[in-house]
Amino acid sequence: MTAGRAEFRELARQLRSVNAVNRELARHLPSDCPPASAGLLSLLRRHGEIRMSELTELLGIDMSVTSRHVAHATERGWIERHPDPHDGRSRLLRLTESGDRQLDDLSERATDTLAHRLYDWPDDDIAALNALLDRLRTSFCPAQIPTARDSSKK
Amino acid sequence: MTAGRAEFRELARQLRSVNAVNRELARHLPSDCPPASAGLLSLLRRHGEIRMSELTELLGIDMSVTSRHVAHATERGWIERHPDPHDGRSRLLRLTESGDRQLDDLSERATDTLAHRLYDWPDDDIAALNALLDRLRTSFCPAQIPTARDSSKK
DNA sequence: TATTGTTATACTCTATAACTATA
DNA sequence: TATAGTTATAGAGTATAACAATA
Repeated sequence: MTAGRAEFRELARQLRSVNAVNRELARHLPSDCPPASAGLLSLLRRHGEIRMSELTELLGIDMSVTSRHVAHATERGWIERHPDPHDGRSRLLRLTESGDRQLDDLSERATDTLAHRLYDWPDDDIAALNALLDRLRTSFCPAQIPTARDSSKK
Repeated sequence: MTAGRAEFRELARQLRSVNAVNRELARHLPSDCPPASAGLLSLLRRHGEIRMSELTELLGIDMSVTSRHVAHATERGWIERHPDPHDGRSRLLRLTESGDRQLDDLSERATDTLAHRLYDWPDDDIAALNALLDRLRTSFCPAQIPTARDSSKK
């Protein structure tokens, strides 16, 4: 059966409250790394070498914002920008070794915070939440951008 | 069994992607109503007449930010501030009739957007996501603030 | 002294519009 | 002409610190 309006209204409330969770996670980031950089690095590891436009699609923001975030991460040596051999207008982005290490640190911090707050959650519930959130993301942003693993078939 | 670190890492990613969903919901708000006001009004309907400090706890932000948002909503006539008879330092907040109508409009917009994007979601999955997100919120912000008795009307 | 709330300031994130360079 | 990306500008959200008023 399809969901009723009361449940969608409740969902809107619950989604807003996720902001508070994300702020709490952001409080444990290193001072030179804004939350947006964490998102950037995470997507670059997941998807490998991608273009600005693809990253913009994945982030669900305007490309002007992506451009600024990428510039910030590049200044700090976490990302490299390379020309796209197939299109002179494009730039290909990828993690540097330094960015890879930075992301390891960021992931560990976020994982520590979640493990502490959700210490009593059963494994199945975390998995269920992950699955539902992944489907939510897909329902809102149905982008078809290859991940690093299957990018070989391209 | 307790969740492993890989699942927490994945959860951090999924939670970040909720930002994009919230931005999409915000795009359908009326131009004179920033997303923060929607959150304010929603909490005030749910909890009835509460104090600044309680609202701050529910929002998970600094009270200085709450103060600014409340001032904005008050200027637009959506909220009333009353002195607390039990504590001269406090102010009690509540929705005005105009704020109540405004919130009805906001809820309808958010519900329309969700119903459109999640048209193919079964009722049970929405309910499951709501339940898990509610537990997530509780795990991060275990505030004990009473809910208004008549909030189930409407 | 401690607490409640407000204000000033600065920083992050975002969108729009104008611009450059390439297709 | 159209597309990829950058930059300038403005608006919203937030935290810190300093402050006033009350407990």
